[in-house]
Amino acid sequence: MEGSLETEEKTEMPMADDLSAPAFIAKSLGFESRLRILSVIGQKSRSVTQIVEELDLSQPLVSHHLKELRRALLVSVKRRGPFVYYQLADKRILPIIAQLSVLAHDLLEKRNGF
Amino acid sequence: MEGSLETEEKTEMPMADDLSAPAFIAKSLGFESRLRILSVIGQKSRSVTQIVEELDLSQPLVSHHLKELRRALLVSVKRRGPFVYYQLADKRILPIIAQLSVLAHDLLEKRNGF
DNA sequence: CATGCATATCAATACATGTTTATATCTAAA
DNA sequence: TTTAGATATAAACATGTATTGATATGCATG
Repeated sequence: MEGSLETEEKTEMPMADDLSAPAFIAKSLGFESRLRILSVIGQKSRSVTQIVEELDLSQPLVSHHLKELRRALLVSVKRRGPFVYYQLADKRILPIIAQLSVLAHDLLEKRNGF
Repeated sequence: MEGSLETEEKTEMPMADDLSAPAFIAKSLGFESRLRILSVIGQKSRSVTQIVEELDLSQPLVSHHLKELRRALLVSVKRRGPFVYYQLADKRILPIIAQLSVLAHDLLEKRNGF
């Protein structure tokens, strides 16, 4: 038995690959603020206020972005006193973002005739 | 000469500066249809109609997604007769998507207590 | 140049979601 | 239990954009 969700298809599509999950993650990465948040908490966990101060965004806005990143399972939370610390749920997101950065840089370079 | 397409473990973030470009790319990746388009043309270039038939989406919708992927510099175009063939502008996007897929799978697995 | 096919664009709609402002909830401590 | 700070949520608003349907543009062929 396959231990995943209830996706049981018997079509003959060569790529029965379900790309909805990676699409959801990519969508949650599609904002500079969120990439910066991930970059900030990538080194060590930070409280919401620390993130707010570092990124110069409003506190509700940071909370909202954190909520979305949590929905995408990219960050995890632990409470310590009155503070809520956010950290990466999986460090592998960092090299992925780094590769996106390199690729973006190269694509722009190529377009501008480097 | 230094084409390392491998998955790195430790990445000294070369990105902390401007994350708007990778965010833009991530945003353009944030739809299952587009990931499927990239997956389809990743092997060899395809015409719009071929993509339409393979994905079962309307032709204007596919054209729209292709336009967005072109805006993100992820695909390139070449005309041959009445056909317009789309291909990946850079193959490196494929392993990035693959890593996103693996990560998404693992995150879901972990959340469900595997 | 007229016809048919391939693709792109346009107008309209619907929906998702980012952002702000205000307020609520939670926690620790006095 | 009251107070103050930290964080989350709600309501309102704005914006972006995916999707559809209709139509236009481009290209080959007869």
